Amino acid sequence: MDSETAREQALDAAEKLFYGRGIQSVGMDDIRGASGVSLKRLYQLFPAKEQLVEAYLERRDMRWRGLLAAHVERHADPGRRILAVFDRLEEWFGEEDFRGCAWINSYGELGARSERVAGQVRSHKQAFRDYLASLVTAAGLPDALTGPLYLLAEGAMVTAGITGGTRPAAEAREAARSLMAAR
Amino acid sequence: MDSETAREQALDAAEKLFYGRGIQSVGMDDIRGASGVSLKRLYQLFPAKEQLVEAYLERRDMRWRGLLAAHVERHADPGRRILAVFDRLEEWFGEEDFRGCAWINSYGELGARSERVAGQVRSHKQAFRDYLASLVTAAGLPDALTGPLYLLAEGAMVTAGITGGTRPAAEAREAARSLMAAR
DNA sequence: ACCGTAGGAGAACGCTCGTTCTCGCGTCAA
DNA sequence: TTGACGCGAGAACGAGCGTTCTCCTACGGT
Repeated sequence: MDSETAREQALDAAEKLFYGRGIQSVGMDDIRGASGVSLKRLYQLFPAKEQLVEAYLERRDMRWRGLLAAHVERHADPGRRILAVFDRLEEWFGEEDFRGCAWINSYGELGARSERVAGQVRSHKQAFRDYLASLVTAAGLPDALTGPLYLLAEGAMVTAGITGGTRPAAEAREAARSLMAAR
Repeated sequence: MDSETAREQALDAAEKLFYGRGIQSVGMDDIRGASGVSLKRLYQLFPAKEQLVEAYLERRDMRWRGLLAAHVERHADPGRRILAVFDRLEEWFGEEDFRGCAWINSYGELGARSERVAGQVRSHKQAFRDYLASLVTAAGLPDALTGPLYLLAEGAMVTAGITGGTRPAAEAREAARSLMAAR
């Protein structure tokens, strides 16, 4: 097995376990068992657990934002594109293994102790907010709408994580529609 | 020192440390050091760490909801009372040691492993949502407004926790005002 | 004064887990 | 063929921590 595939398999296992059970309750040995990558190899690829955690969050950030953008780009109408963000949340919340927002959860777990993880969470959220802002601008809506839309999305993520179900996404989308109409 | 004060001091220390540094990174010995309550006493009062955690969340839930209600009750106008919820959030976010919502953080840390903690978080959030619903009803506004207002509040909490600052509360309040006016 | 008990300080125990080490095997260059 | 090397399996090491135990002191009732 070459290094590249070992790295991918390690990250696949790490993502599944870290996201599903939390970071601190998953040991390096669990990753080894789930990935088939030996401990020696794991430590060659990621010199410490913290670096595996960072790589997990970074790769997931790329994919998450990519999937969001892909969903939005199916629509041409600028106003519809904003609502498509909430459609994407709804789809995400409905996934079999959905367990809340990985970054919000990681922040609760490690934000107080790992400045690097905290920084990654802030970057991810800032990027999401910036993306929303670009959609608002493209729709010719006032900048001031970005904050409320962002808060609705975050509220939906945290609520769906805690209570389960896709309803928070639908509620957020209707509220977003209402706010957009009010201007 | 009698049992009642020992219990209060233990809970005071637990709250300060659990909230400030996360639950898993605080050991029972840290609680002993910060509270002056011996390990023997601690284990008489709380047979296991998990029970101390539960007591911490429960006592904080009582106080948090009490402070919110006190803030809301300063106002007579039913519509103003809804906005006062966001005023309270703003005040909270501005506190020196604010580090996000204790329940959201705890859920990220322990929600996947402790069903009891997860249940306490769900209860707390449900109680908050119910309270908002009662304010919406009292103001003669449609029930459908409760969900969006709740999501705005949750989004503000999670965002203030991650990025710091009181701005999310102000943004949420303005969005709430706009949603209330749209009906 | 004397004993029984409660409580404090802190050592001790057992387990988990991040990280490293040992050993043995297969591979490939010379 | 041989020897150096890479790698996997898993033992080993060391730290942290939840929980319990030991020992000693103080005090209250007789």
